[in-house]
Amino acid sequence: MNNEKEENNISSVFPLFKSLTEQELELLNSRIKCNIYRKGEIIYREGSKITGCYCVNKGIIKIYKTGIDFKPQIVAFAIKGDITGYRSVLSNEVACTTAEVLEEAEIYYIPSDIIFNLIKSNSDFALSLIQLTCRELDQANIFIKDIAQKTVKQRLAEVLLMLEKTFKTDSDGFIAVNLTREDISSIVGTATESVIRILGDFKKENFISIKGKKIKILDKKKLSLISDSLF
Amino acid sequence: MNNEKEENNISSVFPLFKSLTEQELELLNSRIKCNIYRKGEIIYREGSKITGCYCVNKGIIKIYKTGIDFKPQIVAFAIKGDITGYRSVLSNEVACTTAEVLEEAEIYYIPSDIIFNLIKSNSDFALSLIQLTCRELDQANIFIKDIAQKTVKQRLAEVLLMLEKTFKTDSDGFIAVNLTREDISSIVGTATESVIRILGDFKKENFISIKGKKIKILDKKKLSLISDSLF
DNA sequence: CGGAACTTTGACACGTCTCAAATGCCGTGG
DNA sequence: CCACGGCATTTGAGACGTGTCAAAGTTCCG
Repeated sequence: MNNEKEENNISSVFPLFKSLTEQELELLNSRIKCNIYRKGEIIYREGSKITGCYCVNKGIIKIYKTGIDFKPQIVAFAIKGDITGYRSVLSNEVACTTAEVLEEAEIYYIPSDIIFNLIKSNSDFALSLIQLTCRELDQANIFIKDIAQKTVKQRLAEVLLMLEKTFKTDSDGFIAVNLTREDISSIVGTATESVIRILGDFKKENFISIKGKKIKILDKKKLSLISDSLF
Repeated sequence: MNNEKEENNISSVFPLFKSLTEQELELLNSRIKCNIYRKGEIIYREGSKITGCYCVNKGIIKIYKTGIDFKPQIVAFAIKGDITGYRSVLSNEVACTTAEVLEEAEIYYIPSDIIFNLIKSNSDFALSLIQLTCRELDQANIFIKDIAQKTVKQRLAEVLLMLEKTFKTDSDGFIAVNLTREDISSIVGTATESVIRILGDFKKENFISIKGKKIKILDKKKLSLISDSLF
């Protein structure tokens, strides 16, 4: 189970672990558990106790907070190479978000004591972890500024660009993720109907094309201009 | 300058440094610089390079991102015991926010190499730093959810409660900070006029009282109910 | 094939923003 | 000490964006 191939895999897929020594990688591998999750499954739920963190090797996870009337607010996605749940582990608090599988996922579980030990034994690892949280914090602050100051149309344009950047495109140029209109609305922070209407506008103006849930960006420049309100 | 009293001071005012050894504290003290900033002064500006981080010993700092048409979006305050600028230092990037003095401030400056060395030499310090960023990250995510889902009235109620909790009250019960209506609007993420109107509503309903810039919360319970939209 | 979930469309109401103008407040300089 | 100018606050009117509700159409999946 802890063969050479898999060891290489962990540190190559997850940049966070690239500073680990061979011994540390060995220990990590000996304690890692791999699980497959189906679409719709909950990996951990807001308010529940977390005993380790989750490294996504395959699939797509949406991470959200539950808001008014149980309306979810998506705050992040996790895909191959991303690590989630570490925040609650490190601050020893219950999970502050829910992680739900959007596309069948293969996920490594790392018990929290391993994380703490790595922080103690390897300062480069600690630094990487700090830098990771700092990056996420900046992302969050940017999002706050946007959501507070931009119109729904601007935010939707921005979200579409973000989605393409995050999930890349398939062979036909469509963004490689299946999100419901409701999902999109709970990223943008708006009503589902508003998303639908504005997507319709974008389509009419040939900024995007739509095939069912799939969206293809045709005019990245125009969407950028809209999102930055420079048009 | 580096007398015993000041050494004790640093670690007692800033919880982040409580795990430092005597030698580390001594080194820290030998490199720290203390500055006084007047109201309106900029400590660092978004987009500029940062060479160290700032520990607030006195005064009030507002931290904001610049948005559309240069409209600022306040993302945090820093008061006695808070540390700011460390994010940009750690991620080796230009400042992603601007820090501006609201009330005359006394601020310790710590060169970035000290921070990096402490992370290397003291894993408890590294862990504290990680936990600090994690807490801030969670705060940011909560704010995203609120700003996306709540009405302006709900958000303003919440912000008033936050302000009282952060800055406490003076002897007359007024929140101990001077913010312009514009400042408040750029926390809430709305127009200045909306803030004024809704503050007027709150006053009319006796949830708050107003004397110039100063605000006193009269009915914390009602404001909580409004903010949680449970009324 | 059937039912549930998702998407789309329309009408309408309401919240919020913008613009404009009046008033109030405060520090500066005469 | 007062007058002035500039900035902050307040109020009003109107336009616009966005949310809500209801209903019909569509897709998905067992």
